[in-house]
Amino acid sequence: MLFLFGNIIMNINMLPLFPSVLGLDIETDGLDRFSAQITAVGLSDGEDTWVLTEGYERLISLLEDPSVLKVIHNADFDLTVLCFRMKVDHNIEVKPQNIYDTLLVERVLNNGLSISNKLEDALARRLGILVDKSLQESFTGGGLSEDQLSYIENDCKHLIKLRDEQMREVSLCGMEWVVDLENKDVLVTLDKTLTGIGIDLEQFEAIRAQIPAVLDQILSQIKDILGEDFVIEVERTKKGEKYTEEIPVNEIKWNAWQQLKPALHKVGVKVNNTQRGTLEERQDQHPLIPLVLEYKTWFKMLGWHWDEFINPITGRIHPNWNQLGPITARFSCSDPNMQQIPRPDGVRPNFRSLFLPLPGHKLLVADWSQQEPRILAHVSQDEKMIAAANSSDIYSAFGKDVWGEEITKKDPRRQIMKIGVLASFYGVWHVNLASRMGLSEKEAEKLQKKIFNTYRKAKQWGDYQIKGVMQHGYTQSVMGRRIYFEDTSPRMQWRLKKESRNYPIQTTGADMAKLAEVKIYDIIQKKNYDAHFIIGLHDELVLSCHESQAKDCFADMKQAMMEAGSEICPSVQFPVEGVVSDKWEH
DNA sequence: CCTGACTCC
DNA sequence: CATGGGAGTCAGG
Repeated sequence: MLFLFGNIIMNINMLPLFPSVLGLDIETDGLDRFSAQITAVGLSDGEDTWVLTEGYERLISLLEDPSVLKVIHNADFDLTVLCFRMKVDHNIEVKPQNIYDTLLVERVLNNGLSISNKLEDALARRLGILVDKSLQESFTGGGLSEDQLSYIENDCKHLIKLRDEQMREVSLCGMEWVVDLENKDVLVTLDKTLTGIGIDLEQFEAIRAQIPAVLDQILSQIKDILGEDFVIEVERTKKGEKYTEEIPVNEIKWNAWQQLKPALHKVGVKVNNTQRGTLEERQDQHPLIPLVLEYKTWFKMLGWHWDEFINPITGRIHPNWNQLGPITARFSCSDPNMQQIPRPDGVRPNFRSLFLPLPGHKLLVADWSQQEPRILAHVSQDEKMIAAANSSDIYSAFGKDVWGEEITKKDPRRQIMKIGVLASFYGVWHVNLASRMGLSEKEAEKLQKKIFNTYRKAKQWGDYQIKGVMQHGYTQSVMGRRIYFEDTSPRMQWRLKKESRNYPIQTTGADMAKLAEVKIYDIIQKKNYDAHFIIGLHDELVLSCHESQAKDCFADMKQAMMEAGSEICPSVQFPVEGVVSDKWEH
């Protein structure tokens, strides 16, 4: 046996009464959380290490014990595998409690810095421990070699000390609240992952089936306009040699900018890019343009294949939620990305309505109204903007402040405020704002000045942000979550100016969403609701709840979101809107 | 494997 | 000097 760092004990019966803190790490035969099998679980109190190679259900009481802190590096992986195996192999629903994730904390501490947060690098950096990665072997075989045992020990033995070192820095940075929030939110992320999302497969296939006919119809209209003999010349390179290829009209791929650009050029429309906005501005210049826009829209839908993500065991989609994806600490999502499912627009089929709650459940959908401008009002402490944020309609109030007249909800100037105010404070150039607001460049410039004059203190706040970054090297959320800037050299100043205004707002929004999630999760446990998290969309939360409890749970959910808002930004109210429905709408 | 374009907030 | 920020996915080349 190896006694490098203490005893490795194979017999679970020798595990004493659980200490108050344990490092935990699992080894699997694969990296896909929903098909991986567990080959070993390591537990360590920092001295001795226990290794299990079977009977993992004996860990359930430990995982669920709120008095034992489980320290895990990337808890999402370990907990998802453990919980999913328990559910599938033993039909037991495990609800882990009291988790500390050293990876999340490492990310919080190094946010914005190009530092590796991998366990081996964190151990080397914080504890001076060099782990011999040559010990890493595949865990697909039967028994465990001594090298493998030593490897498992390495991965869990130092977790407690690593946490101690991390917490020292956390306390120096005043980020206890943020770290606590992230560690609590691990359980919400786990809930989202394990619950997954249902999809109406029949309906999805029905929608897909109608797309080719729509595309064919558009293509024939294009051919009618351009004529059978229309040809484009496309520059190509083959083995370093340039040559021109002729593509006839019925072989042109209209979704490819490399072909669309020369085609537009040939009919006399010159564009720098083939983006939707660019083409929309020139709709009238040639009848080809609206057809191409329609073609792009429908062709894009062919690439959406969410059905391929359905888990064969659960029949549901289990996306990958990244709790610290963006630098601003929002969630990101992949495989598939549930945060980019198109909103219904009356033109495309309603893709959101394909996604379903659990059987017998309703979807609870709620979001904060105008979250970001309200946060801006709070962080800038601009009295006028705070008053607007606390009025019944923030954009009408903006209009009244700027133009000195009552603005109704139907007044077109309300829409201008909706587009213009936040964008202006984030640093959008008036020229780029003009078309979006439906104004000339001069009008936009005048309006922007008027906005800045109306909310002087907010403007000052924006102008001051870059100075703070230059002084401290970081910006932060209201709750003290930091975003570091490594490069503050002169060539970065322009970028810094924009980021230093945007980041504090966005990252405060992320704090708010995570706080609300944790509050709602606690209520669900306390009131024993049959409810689960499904989706987090930055300022929108989606839950699945049994229909018998949906109304009550929804009321609690909205209340928790409102409270989270005013706890973080006390000078502003945060109204929440939403619906209880069979479909994902709102 | 990168870029442009498109989807979301 | 260039001219809001943050993501992921797809097709083309």
